[in-house]
Amino acid sequence: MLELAVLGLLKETPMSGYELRKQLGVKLGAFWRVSFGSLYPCLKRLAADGALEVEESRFTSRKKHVYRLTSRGERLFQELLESAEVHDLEQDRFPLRLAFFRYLRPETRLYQLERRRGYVQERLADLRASLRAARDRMDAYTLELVDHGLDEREREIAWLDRLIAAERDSTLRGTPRQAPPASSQSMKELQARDREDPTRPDTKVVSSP
Amino acid sequence: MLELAVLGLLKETPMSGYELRKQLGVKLGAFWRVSFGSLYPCLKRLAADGALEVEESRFTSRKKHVYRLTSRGERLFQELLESAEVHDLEQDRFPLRLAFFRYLRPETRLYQLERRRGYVQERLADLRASLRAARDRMDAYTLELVDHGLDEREREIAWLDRLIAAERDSTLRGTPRQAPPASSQSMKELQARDREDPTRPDTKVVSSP
DNA sequence: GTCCCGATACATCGATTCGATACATCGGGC
DNA sequence: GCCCGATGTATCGAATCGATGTATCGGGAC
Repeated sequence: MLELAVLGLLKETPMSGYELRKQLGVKLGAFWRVSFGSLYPCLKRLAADGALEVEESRFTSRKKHVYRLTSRGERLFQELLESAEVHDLEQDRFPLRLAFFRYLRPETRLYQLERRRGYVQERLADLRASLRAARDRMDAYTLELVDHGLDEREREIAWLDRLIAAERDSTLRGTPRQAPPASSQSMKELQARDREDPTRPDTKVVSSP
Repeated sequence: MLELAVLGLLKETPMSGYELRKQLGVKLGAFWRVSFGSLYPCLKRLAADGALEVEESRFTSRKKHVYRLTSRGERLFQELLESAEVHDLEQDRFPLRLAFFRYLRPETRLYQLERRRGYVQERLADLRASLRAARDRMDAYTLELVDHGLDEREREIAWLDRLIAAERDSTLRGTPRQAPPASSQSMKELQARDREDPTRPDTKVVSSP
């Protein structure tokens, strides 16, 4: 969903297609690459739908189309962000959603994190199944691949679990119906985390300084 | 590169499009998904190029196109497998290549592993750069995302390093010019690995029950 | 000064892939 | 006997990819 990325970035700052791509590279360069071949048609589409306004900038001498989000675009952005179809959870799409997570209501965040967790779990199950079915018929490289994939997915689930726990915690704080004013560690955990290996659920926790 | 996958699977066993997709799901289901919308055109393409032969099977009562690799297809497969363009190293394409790694010459394997390592290292550098540039302007979720990505990539590099080391070792064995008959641990390491967490270079190993 | 390079900027092209869907037939269970 | 789910082939429009073309601007080389 390129549209989501475009709307999300333009929501923060109006800019040109070229600049948009650069910013996208900065924000998600390690997860996502966009080509002009998709970006420009997408901008046109969104502009035609009334989600974006174009302004021919002459501040610089060079011609330049500065795109700005309309209120319609704002609504569209929220809709897209809210939706959690199967495809939106796939490997390269989820990082994009996470990058705009702060615009979602906490309970929606929680829901999407759990959906993603379910998805990763399914892929994990795929791997386990293929191991069970054909471990001995696999060559060394395939085995390494599966093995590494297993590890990667287990780690992602552990990571998601941390996010979910923190989210749940702060959701409680956010809606203090009968919330005990107990642990206020939640969002701080998300904000000022220390760069240490997270405690993996199925791993013995050894020390905590 | 769907073609590579198709050729690689058909090299081992001739089959129909439907079955092909299933096998692909078994082998790489957790990394790759193919739709019939891409598979059937691809099969036609390859058949038109003379890389595949079609046989209308009537062994089963149901109509069925069984595709078989020709020698031309064999050559095409090797060519595709040998190439290591930038795109072939990207996130979802590399697992596919690894699945057919055994068909490559050891030195080509080594070369491709190193290219992949370089690629991942670049993505890692992207992440580190964006951290340096904007760590304080990032919201908690983006930070988590980057952080997790950092960890994931570091682990992949460690994993690749293990594969490279094993490969190098067995390459030496494979071409015993003046090879000292020392450590013969190489391919055994790849074949009969124990399911344990590999020692990560920059992480202290704490316990092993 | 001017010449060339690299960054900025917009655009399009063909090929490929995606995702959905349609439409058959077969085997087996109930 | 009838329906369900697996097996099979096929196509459609839309989205995306990757390459490429074109032009302008700023700035350093000489």
